[in-house]
Amino acid sequence: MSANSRLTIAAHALAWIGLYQRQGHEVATSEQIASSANTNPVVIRRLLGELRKAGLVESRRGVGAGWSLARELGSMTLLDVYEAVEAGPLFAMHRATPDQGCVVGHGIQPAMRGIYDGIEETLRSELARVTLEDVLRDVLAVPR
Amino acid sequence: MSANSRLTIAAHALAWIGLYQRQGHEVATSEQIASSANTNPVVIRRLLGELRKAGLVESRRGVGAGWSLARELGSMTLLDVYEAVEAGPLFAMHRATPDQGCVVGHGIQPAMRGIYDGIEETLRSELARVTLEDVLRDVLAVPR
DNA sequence: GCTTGTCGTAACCATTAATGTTGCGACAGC
DNA sequence: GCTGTCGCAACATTAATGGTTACGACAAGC
Repeated sequence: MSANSRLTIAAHALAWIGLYQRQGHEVATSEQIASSANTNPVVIRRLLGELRKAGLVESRRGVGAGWSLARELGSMTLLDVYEAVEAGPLFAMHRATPDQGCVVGHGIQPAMRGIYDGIEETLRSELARVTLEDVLRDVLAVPR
Repeated sequence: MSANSRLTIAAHALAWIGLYQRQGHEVATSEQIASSANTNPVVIRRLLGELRKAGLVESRRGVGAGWSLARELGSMTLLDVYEAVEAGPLFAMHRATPDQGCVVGHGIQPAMRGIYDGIEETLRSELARVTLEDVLRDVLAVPR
């Protein structure tokens, strides 16, 4: 599967902002988060932009600008983040339409779609069981 | 998520071979399967080669060559196929190691790995619940 | 109103994975 | 030998992701 770290980086950013705010700061900058995640600030801004569209974070501009949480970490789940940053379905269908004159070619897509839908629903409910509060707790529980 | 149709195409090929054999034929050619899936025979041969390594299909060479099932469709699950054709983990970690001097950077990977492992285990058990026999039945149940 | 720091976003490049395509040797049955 | 098909290498194409640079927009503070 394509090495897709978007969910990981988004969770990292949210945990970072959450912890930083608990330490008394108002906003976190993309520069700071990028430094922690060892990537480029623009990558962080792009990701956080998608989280902002989903209502998970807010941003300020101007001097003293930066990012803050729009909700408590405990009210955000990995499913919220997943839906904000991941585009398509987990499993794709054929690129080109299969031969509709063939019984298998005709029936395979509806059949697989039904199966995949059920599996993705299970995946969603698993993601929905984990809050970002859980993530931050696990992060802080890792021994140094 | 990267549009990855390998599992779909592999299931298509297995269902096709299974049905073809039930119609009294010994082996199916990559050319026939490719025609049904609307792709290139080499793509099918590559995929079936991975399924052969996993012990799901067999191939013959020479005149009258082609592919046949190594086991009953009812004894193969989507998990068998998934493990045969999908390489890496569902969710990837950071490309570059996060800043180990930062609390979040240090703890994020162990934390996410624990969460992801649980989710992937659930995904596996869902895939294991569906046999290729189920897939073929669903395919044939689609109205024309 | 000028300066400053940060976001917002576009543009481009690099890397990687998946897929498609061609070519040709290997093999086995006739 | 001749034929049809696999096995496999090599290369091209496409798409997604991520990294980088650049620059305008914005708002706070002076």
